[in-house]
Amino acid sequence: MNFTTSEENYIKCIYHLQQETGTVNTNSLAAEMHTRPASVTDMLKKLKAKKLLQYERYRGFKLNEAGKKVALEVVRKHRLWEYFLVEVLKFDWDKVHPIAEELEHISSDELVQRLDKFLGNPSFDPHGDPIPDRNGKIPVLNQLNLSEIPVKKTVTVSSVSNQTAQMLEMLKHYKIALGTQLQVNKKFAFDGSLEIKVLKQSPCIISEQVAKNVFVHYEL
Amino acid sequence: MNFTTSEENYIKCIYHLQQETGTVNTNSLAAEMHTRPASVTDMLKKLKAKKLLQYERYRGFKLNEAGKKVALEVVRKHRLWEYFLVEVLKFDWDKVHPIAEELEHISSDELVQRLDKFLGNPSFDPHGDPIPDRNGKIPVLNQLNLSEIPVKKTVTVSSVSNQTAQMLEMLKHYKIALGTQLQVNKKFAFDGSLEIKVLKQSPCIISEQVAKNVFVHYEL
DNA sequence: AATAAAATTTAGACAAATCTAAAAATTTAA
DNA sequence: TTAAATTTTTAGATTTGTCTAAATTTTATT
Repeated sequence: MNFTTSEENYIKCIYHLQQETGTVNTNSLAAEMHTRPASVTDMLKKLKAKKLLQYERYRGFKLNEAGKKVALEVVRKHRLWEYFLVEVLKFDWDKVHPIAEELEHISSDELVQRLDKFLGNPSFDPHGDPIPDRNGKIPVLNQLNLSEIPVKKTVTVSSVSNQTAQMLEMLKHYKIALGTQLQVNKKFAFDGSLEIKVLKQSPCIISEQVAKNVFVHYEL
Repeated sequence: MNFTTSEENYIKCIYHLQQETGTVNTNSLAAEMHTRPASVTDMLKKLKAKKLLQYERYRGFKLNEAGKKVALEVVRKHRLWEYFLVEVLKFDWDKVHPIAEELEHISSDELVQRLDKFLGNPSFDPHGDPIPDRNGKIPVLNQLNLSEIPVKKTVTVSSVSNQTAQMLEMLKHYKIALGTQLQVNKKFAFDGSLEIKVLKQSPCIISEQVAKNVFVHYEL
């Protein structure tokens, strides 16, 4: 089945809302889509006709399995393109969202497969969000503090708890950003400092104080 | 100014037609666009309102300078994406057109600039068609027979006159395809054979008979 | 339980892009 | 140069996605 750009955008939006709330209502979807409740009702009828929704008049609604499958394909494309834009074309990670919003609607399945392969089948996008695989399986994010991970395990930076300018300056110096892949080479018991190896960089030492503020994840 | 996908498709199509015939008429544009003459008239009104056309009722029409600029931007995007699909994602060159038809409408200028840079500012797409630069300048195609080009000049294969299965098998063996870049290392006067160096391949020898059927181009 | 408030849907309209059928302008050709 | 053929345009409809305003249903409150 084929879907319009508008349908795909609604489906994706419903998907994200129902992840948080289980069931979605017309007003919140309208707010999220920057449109009017009446427009939402119109689109819901179309999506119900295409059998993508559990939906009853005046009650809430959510995607059924078919709808979730479509949503995951769009999310997959969005995040793969974001990865491409940042890792290949060297965009700043905070500039890529609107472009990926357009690219995610390109329809070729083979394009997605080849892009995925070219990028090395990445599991997380530059914002740290998981990229569903071609079957719609979402890699589980196992978030840990950098000071706790085993040595030699390749992990991806997913969040930073201390977002002061001083901390960000430090992370920039170490070339650590959201999505950066790194390993811990050694842990020094004396002061809790770590020798880490950032992908494509030389190893360096960071203090326990820094490590405590960096959270990372890896696939199970 | 912004343009819809539909407007861009009409503009591109008018551009290609007027390259051949100087001026374009409603019926031929309708045929080329797989649509009806009445639909063409409707769109022409819009394009005239946006001051992209020289157009008078019942007379022919053509793009003015502003219209040509838009056309060249779309052509540039189309051909850069085709290059990307073939050279980076390893699509067969005969499969990329419909995908590039979608990608060419992605609007970000920065995306095009970065893509162009990433690809190494290519001058010709995988079909041998010239890629306009960011100012709309089209590289001049200087087509010559492979047997006639100076040694050590990097050239791009643009056409093959003998398209028999035997010839294509041979070219495939040598890893020569449309768009392949190569140099002639030596010319042997004895039998007219050539030692050529295909980009990323080891040098090899081809007969004068093969060379006579391969046409190449390079920028002036 | 009755009423007020909030959420949702219906009804009717509009813009973009398309279509068919018919009218108008232009070109061709007898 | 007038009639026929061709080309182009207009008129009016259709589809998709959107909107506003009003009506309806559900939920909350007194």
